[in-house]
Amino acid sequence: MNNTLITILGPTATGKTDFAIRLAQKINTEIISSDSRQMYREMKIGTATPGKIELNTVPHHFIGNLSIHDYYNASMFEEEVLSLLGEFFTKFSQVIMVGGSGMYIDAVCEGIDELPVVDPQIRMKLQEQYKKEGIESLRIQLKLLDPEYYKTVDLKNPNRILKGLEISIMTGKPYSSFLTKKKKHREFRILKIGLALPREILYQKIDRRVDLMVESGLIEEARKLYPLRSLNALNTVGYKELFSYFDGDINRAKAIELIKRNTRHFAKRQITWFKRDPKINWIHPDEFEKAVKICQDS
RNA sequence: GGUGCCAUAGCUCAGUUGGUAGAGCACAGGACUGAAAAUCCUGGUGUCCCUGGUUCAACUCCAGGUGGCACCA
Repeated sequence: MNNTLITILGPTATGKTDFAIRLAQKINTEIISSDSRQMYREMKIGTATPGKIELNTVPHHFIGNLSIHDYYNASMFEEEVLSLLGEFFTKFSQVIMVGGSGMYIDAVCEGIDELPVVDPQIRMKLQEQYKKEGIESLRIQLKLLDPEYYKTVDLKNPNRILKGLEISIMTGKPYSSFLTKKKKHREFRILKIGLALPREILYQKIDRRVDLMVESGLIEEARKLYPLRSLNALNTVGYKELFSYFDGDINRAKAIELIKRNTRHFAKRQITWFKRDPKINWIHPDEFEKAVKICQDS
């Protein structure tokens, strides 16, 4: 069993895309994207999706494979990637996965518990309840339906409480009874390479990239999606700020400034997520040869 | 040149009837098993412009200086 999934990760704007393409060419393999937003074909500019030239250089998977109208989650990603890897490992001994969506990466590498798909009706009802009656009403209900989960959940985070309630109501069993917290065994080895930059440099790169996105037509892209703004996929940095601009709440310059700031916040959250994974081999994006060596030694 | 106002955190500003100071944003740290580029939690980071004076004690009061703004010449 020498098959290896090489996972390239790190915060946004560190140059993961180019790095992965170079590496894929070097070791002659294909690329799986682990980016939860580059999957949406309508959101190319704002998510820094690789362009045609890049996609033609090395075959990519999970890029533009979804519409913003589609429902998708980390568990579905786990399943699809595993199935694809089963096929790939008959052709390649090493496959590259690249992206910055921590939970999606973990779902593939460590697995995620099986949960039933939630009926959209139940979700909508609960969201109505949250809007009308506030978070306290959700807490009371959760304490009743899943006292176990109630003890450990962040009671200030509506999304977490809503998730627990959705599953508990849907199945008639407490949400916590589905959680095993057990890591799943994989039939391949996993090698994690993290790209890291000093904070100051990272922030400069983010600012520059946002300006580039605007030059490449981000505003026009967002304008087209504006009527669909309520879709979850569009609750994304780079789009939500422009929607506020279209609403007339802020001006164009302010929107661009906010995109930069919110991208910085996003990068920080990614860094925090990755920090707790001791298996990541951190390198500077310029240290390509070091990565090659890590791959050969593995 | 004269008069007036201002000078406090990275920024915008509050405040202390004299006991070394606090908001928003920025920024930093963290949580996170299904919509995750989402959602949520925590933290003040300071030569209070400078130099003297008064005082047990000055960021606060007084004088001078420096810088900024406004008005008058």
